[in-house]
Amino acid sequence: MNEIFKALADPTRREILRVLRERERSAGEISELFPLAKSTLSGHFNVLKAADLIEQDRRGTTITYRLNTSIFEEVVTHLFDFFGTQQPIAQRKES
Amino acid sequence: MNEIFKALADPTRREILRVLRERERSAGEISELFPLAKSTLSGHFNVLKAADLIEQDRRGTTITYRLNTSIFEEVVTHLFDFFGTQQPIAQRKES
DNA sequence: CTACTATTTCGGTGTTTGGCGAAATACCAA
DNA sequence: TTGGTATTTCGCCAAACACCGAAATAGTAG
Repeated sequence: MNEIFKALADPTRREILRVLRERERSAGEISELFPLAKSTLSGHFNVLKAADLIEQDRRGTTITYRLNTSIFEEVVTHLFDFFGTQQPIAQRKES
Repeated sequence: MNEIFKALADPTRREILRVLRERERSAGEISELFPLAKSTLSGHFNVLKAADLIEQDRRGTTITYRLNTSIFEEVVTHLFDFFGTQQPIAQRKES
């Protein structure tokens, strides 16, 4: 859980998650979207992977990353631990 | 929003939030629950305040901190931006 | 095997962060 | 005013972090 929050603390990593939300992408595709060295992004991928926020999938020399949505439940659950709202939460419109 | 995630990234700060969830407490009371210098905790309070996660209230020389639950909605909303689940979230039991 | 492409790992640098104790501030009471 | 208590701010240090370019790895094709 600590690793998840650590991973979410960096704006670049949150942006990577946002980008992967649309569709899965290769490391190279992602790198075109950021003004950062590929090695820097690779480091971010490692952090996100360690937090189990993304999964990877190799095809040939290309590595594709995709969001692990199942972890989402876990984060929300822990947020409840902090805030413990009694009020109904989030009458949310579908996104 | 960045400040919120940064604030949540540290385990001590998350524990402070958990402790404040039960009831509001003074800086001194909180300091008794942690093996850290008061000055260190004061720094954490500042981070949590900057993120608008806690509010403070002075009575005499004693400062009381309390959780700002309204920020919770905001965090959940942004989590949806990352994970964009369509499923209903969290049919949660009251805690 | 070599050559090429995609990506990661390594070694380094500058900045940020979490910790401390000491000094400063804020308040109340005498 | 002085004294006492509660808390914060100030310097400092060490560890962690984000970043880079260069070198290494992993795979495919010839």
